[in-house]
Amino acid sequence: MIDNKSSHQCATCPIRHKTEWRDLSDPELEIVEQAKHARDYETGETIYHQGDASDGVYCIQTGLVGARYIDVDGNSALLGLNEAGSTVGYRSFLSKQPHSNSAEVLSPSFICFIEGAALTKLLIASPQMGERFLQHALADIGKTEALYARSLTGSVKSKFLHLIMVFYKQHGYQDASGNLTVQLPVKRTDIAEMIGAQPESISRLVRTLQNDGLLKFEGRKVLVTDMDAVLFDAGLVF
Amino acid sequence: MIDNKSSHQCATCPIRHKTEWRDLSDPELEIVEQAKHARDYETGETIYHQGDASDGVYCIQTGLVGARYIDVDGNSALLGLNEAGSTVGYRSFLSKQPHSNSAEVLSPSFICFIEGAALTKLLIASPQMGERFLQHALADIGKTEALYARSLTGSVKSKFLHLIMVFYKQHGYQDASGNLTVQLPVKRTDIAEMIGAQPESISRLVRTLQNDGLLKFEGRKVLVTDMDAVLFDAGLVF
DNA sequence: CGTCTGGTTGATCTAGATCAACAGGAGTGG
DNA sequence: CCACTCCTGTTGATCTAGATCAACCAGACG
Repeated sequence: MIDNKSSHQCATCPIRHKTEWRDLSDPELEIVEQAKHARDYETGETIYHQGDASDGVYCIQTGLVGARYIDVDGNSALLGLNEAGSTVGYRSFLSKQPHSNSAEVLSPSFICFIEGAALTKLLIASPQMGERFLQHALADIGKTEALYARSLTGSVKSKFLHLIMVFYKQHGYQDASGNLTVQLPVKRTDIAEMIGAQPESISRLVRTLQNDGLLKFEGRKVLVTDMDAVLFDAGLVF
Repeated sequence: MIDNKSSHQCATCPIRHKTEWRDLSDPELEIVEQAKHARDYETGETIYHQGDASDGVYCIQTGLVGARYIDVDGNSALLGLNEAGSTVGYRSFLSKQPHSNSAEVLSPSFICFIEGAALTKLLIASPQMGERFLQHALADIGKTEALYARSLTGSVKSKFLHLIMVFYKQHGYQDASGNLTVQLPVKRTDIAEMIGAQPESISRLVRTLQNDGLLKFEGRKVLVTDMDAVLFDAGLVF
């Protein structure tokens, strides 16, 4: 593990205000600093594997990390994405259970590992940090539950459109000509794995959505040409 | 709300050792006692509705409670079941968000409501109780995530068999003639809603499973006639 | 009794999976 | 620079799990 902690300091970390460490005091932060191992990850690397024991948590500085679950038959599902500012692997650490899924780097990332021993110390010292983790867990249940409900009742079309709207809420913008635009953060096959479909189905769906005038696809860029119809078909409005 | 607290005391509650209040001191328990409103619920009653604000938590003494989610199109999904000893509604209370699903009584139940104000007090006084809630939340993420992954990749058959094995693990027994037996805790339509299928599909599936000699159905009673095949088709072994 | 609820069955339809081929980069290596 | 392969995505032909629509049945129950 390449440790380049010298170049990155928690105290000056630009995304610290989004993290679980946001309300630590300076001396407490120094504990994190000492227990921190930062390094670059390339696309395709796995941070930890399903079934592994946890020995700390990972704080994403930049990049994109996916949670992938593989069942006994080898079926793979992409359960969610985590971006800069998000802490991953906290659940196994706090529950002392093996990781229930793998954390896979989906785009070049810079990630800090924080040793478990330091966390244990801080959890005692800082109730606010514990509260942050609790709130993180509660939010994660909500997200997963909503996805689960949708997966039980929704069609591939509605799940796909919903996913696009999630991306849109996070990263949507208006381009030079005023079009509502999103950049899809992951490749088509990963999108398929996020909604429990085959890549071929996504391909065909993309074509019909384009023919029906809801969206326009240019590689990973998506123009929303009929927002009302998209929201309706995504099951977001009645 | 019929309050019959006199008949039930937390101090002597037989399922307290399973609950979040298990390691409260006597004076702390008295705070729960004072803030407690217990009553009987009939099948079909709703304890709280999706979208409602939370004002406390519900501790199930006896009976069965389902978490039901209904989307904007009116599609209903049954996200999970909670039995005696389980606390429901804690998530909304802790996150101060509206309930994301409804709690529906699925069989005659006796349930204690505990006022939020008391909980807030206790969370400050008893870090152990906070830890219990944290662990509860972490366990719930794990369960929901596993269900979500399965719903993305599995067939109706595998989800149905898996659900039966879950029931079997909780309540399975050997009957007089030594058959592996489970009692399904909910009706067919609810099973359908738990796996995202139509009741008709379950009906047909039941017949083929019986023909194939995996299971035998007698109303809500299920005899497991070929455990290996069931485990395999449920995706629980390779 | 009639009415309701929960469950079954049949006929048909369709969304989406599966199998198979192919095409356009992007690297890589000679 | 070309040839090669890998990777991602697309398209076509076909198949099937499961939905949908509709009728029906048995027990519970006021």
